[in-house]
Amino acid sequence: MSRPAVKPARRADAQHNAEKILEAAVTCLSRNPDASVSDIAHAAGVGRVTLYGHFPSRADLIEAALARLLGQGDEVLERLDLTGDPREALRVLIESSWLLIAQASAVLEAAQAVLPPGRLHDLHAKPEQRVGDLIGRGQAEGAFRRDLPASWLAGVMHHIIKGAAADVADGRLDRTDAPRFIAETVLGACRPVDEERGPAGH
Amino acid sequence: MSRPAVKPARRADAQHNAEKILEAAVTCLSRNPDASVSDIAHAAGVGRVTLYGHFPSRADLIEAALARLLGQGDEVLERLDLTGDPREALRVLIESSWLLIAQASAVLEAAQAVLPPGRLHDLHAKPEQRVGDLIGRGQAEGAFRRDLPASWLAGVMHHIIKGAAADVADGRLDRTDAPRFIAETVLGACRPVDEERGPAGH
DNA sequence: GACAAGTTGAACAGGCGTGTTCGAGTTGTG
DNA sequence: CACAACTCGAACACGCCTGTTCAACTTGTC
Repeated sequence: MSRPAVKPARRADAQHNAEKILEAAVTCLSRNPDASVSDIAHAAGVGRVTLYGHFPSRADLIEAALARLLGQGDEVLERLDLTGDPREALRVLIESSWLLIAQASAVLEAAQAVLPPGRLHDLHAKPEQRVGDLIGRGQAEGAFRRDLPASWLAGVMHHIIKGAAADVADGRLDRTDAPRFIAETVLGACRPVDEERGPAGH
Repeated sequence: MSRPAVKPARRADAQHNAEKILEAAVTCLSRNPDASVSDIAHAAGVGRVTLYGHFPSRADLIEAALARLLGQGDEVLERLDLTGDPREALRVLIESSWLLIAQASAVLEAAQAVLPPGRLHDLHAKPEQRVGDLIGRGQAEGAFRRDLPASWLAGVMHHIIKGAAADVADGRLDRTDAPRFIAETVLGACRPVDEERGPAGH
């Protein structure tokens, strides 16, 4: 290999700016999925033209931000041990990545408006799968209720996380309370129901 | 009273069109909170100018649509008997008005962008109160868990309903399954936790 | 049937967001 | 130091949305 890699020799400064822009995009789009390019550039402390220098279009920027976020999420989930008690595993999962999930959901919503649906599915299929698998295992082991599909329960978790993040953003919920509330509620929703609640358990 | 009422003698035709517009606004804004006036007018089978003839501005239209929706909701809740077992009452409430709540939430989201925050609170304070009271009573009677605030549980219900509506709209959930899934999940989330799960019940 | 009420499309002005170009200035890097 | 990489603001064209006016047309109502 004469060339060790495709190295356009990007200046360190530029690299740093690109990072700042992506971070700003995540925070802005989390607050408002319709945030304009000007907003994001301003939040990143960067001129609008500079932003376009790094990302050809708003759609590309959103896709990059989403990919970065999902990458981080996958990384976090990767080093988590989800093989123990499903209840405990789900609690750990929620408490360690609820914020990431909330941000990803928000950016995903923004992406939905500008990216082809197929492209979206490809990006967040992997992390989605991980959650689905965990809940499915919990059902199989009897730790979670079986009268509702795992996909529905996974969706419920997402909706609650998203809602909690919105509550935090609007000041209706304390940020430090959020993870406990979410985990407690989701686990409650997944708990099995004892149909026969008479004195004689089978 | 010489004049029986302030009767501008609106033509029956116009009245009917105004209704069509409001209905179209609800369906359009439910699908996309950023729906344009053109979209709504077209969905109502009406010219854009006609719409402006009925509602001075987009904001007024949204406010009218929201008010109509909340009025319907309040009406439904009014004739419901919510005094019995809180669990049963909550199930009845959900199954009879989940769609209305979902639509109202969507329109409310649209309204959030164009209406002053105070005006919003006034409009949906009453129905909100009803749900909060029911959950609070359930907690007091020991039917619902007390380790989470009633306002949080009410919010969770909203988030799940909203999410379920989105799932239905996107084809991820069968419309006929929705009410059962929602009620079952919300009731599960509200169920009290038995901290001491040893063999010796109290 | 006659008249007013209502509807309609075309066309306009103003605002906002997206991408693009340009020229000048700044700063990292060899 | 010197050059290329990078940044920046101004300004432009384009498209979409809002709200308004106007002149013709249709339709309800008395």
